[in-house]
Amino acid sequence: MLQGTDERILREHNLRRHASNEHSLDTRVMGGHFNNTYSKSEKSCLRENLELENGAQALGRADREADMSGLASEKACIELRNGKNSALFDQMTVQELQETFRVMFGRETMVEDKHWLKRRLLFGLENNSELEEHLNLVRCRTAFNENEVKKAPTSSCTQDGGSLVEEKPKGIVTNSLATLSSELAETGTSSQDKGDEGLVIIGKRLHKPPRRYIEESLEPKSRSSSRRRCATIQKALKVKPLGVKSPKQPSKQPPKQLPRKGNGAVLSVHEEEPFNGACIQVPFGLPVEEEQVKETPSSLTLSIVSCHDSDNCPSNQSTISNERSDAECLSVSAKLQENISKTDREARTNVQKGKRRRKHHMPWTQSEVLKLIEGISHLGVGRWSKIKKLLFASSKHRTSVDLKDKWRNLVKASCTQLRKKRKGVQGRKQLTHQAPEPVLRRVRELANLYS
DNA sequence: TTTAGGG
DNA sequence: CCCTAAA
Repeated sequence: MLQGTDERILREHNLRRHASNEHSLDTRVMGGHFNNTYSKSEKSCLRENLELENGAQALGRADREADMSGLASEKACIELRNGKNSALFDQMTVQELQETFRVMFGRETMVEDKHWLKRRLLFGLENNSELEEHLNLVRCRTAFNENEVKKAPTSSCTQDGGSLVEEKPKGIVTNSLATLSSELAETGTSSQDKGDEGLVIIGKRLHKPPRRYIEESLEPKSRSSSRRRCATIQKALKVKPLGVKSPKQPSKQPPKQLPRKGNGAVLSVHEEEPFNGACIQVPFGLPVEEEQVKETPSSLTLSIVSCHDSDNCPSNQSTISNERSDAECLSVSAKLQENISKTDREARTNVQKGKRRRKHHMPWTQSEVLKLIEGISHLGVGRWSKIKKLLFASSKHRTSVDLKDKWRNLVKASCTQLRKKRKGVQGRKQLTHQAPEPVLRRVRELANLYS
């Protein structure tokens, strides 16, 4: 086998040289040398050197690999080797077997059943090549120990193993052969796709899927956001993998991609702009949600407390204490209105497709109003950004402009209320969650103060 | 970017 | 709330 391989390699080598058209003559001469004059190990060495000279080492390997993977004798070779290895395993001690197991599978095993170990190792051997070197070492040792040098040369496949041990001192040869054999075993592995052994899976996972993984993880987003807006999530799940699926590795990628796709689809759905005709009702991916996320997780039933606290606590600067009870009283209604406003927003989403919609409609809660007033009383009217930073840092949906607008509305409301009071008109008490009297009074004070 | 003011 | 001009 090795001889055949060598010759093939040499032929190939010559071809390559021919192709390069530079050293063809001199190669032929060398080729002759190879077959006649040099021992195998020397051949290997020379070959390696030659390739190094040419700077075609990598290319050569690849070629060899490709070449060998096509050989029908490959499998036979492996089987032969396995048969021999089986015998070898029989000779090995449990500890040696365990050590071999560790090398092969990358983990320790406590199993002391020789039979089991042997089976595992043989199985793994079909798929693994790294072990070859280790095995050769063991083999060598065994041979030395028991003075049975017979076994090594019997199988043609093991010759490289033998030479490996023999010529360890010569670095290049060792390397090249090791690589060669491992490459060989690798090609064998990939061609016979045994799916259920951890080793194989690990090998593939480490190498192929990631690339795919990355590519796919990037693609579906853009695609789904552009086209498949109206697809249901299930559709997205079903259709896409079929579309992108590549014939290679049929068994491995779908399980990975499915959940991936699912996520991608879901995500993209959420990230899409809601007003381009989505069939899925899309909640706003807006600041509002962030606030909701903060409030809801604890519990909805705690709405009174949580609503209030979530307004005030995040910004620890809140110094409002006097009118807190009022705030708590109103927080329930505020909560209700938040819900209403949510449906309101969704309605807008569907209705105002073309227009620029409102970012949100978050009614001001009592506590927010109080915070605003507090801030104004401290910092003065017009320092909206400052107030925002100090007291509304946690509520992303309130911009400094919002504060300003709210203040303006408050002032307006306070004036209106004052007028009505003077006129003695009490009507329309509960039109909206009108700010309570003390609040409006304070607003007036501040408005007068800073006007 | 922030503020002020109209819509 | 949105939009925009002005600073």
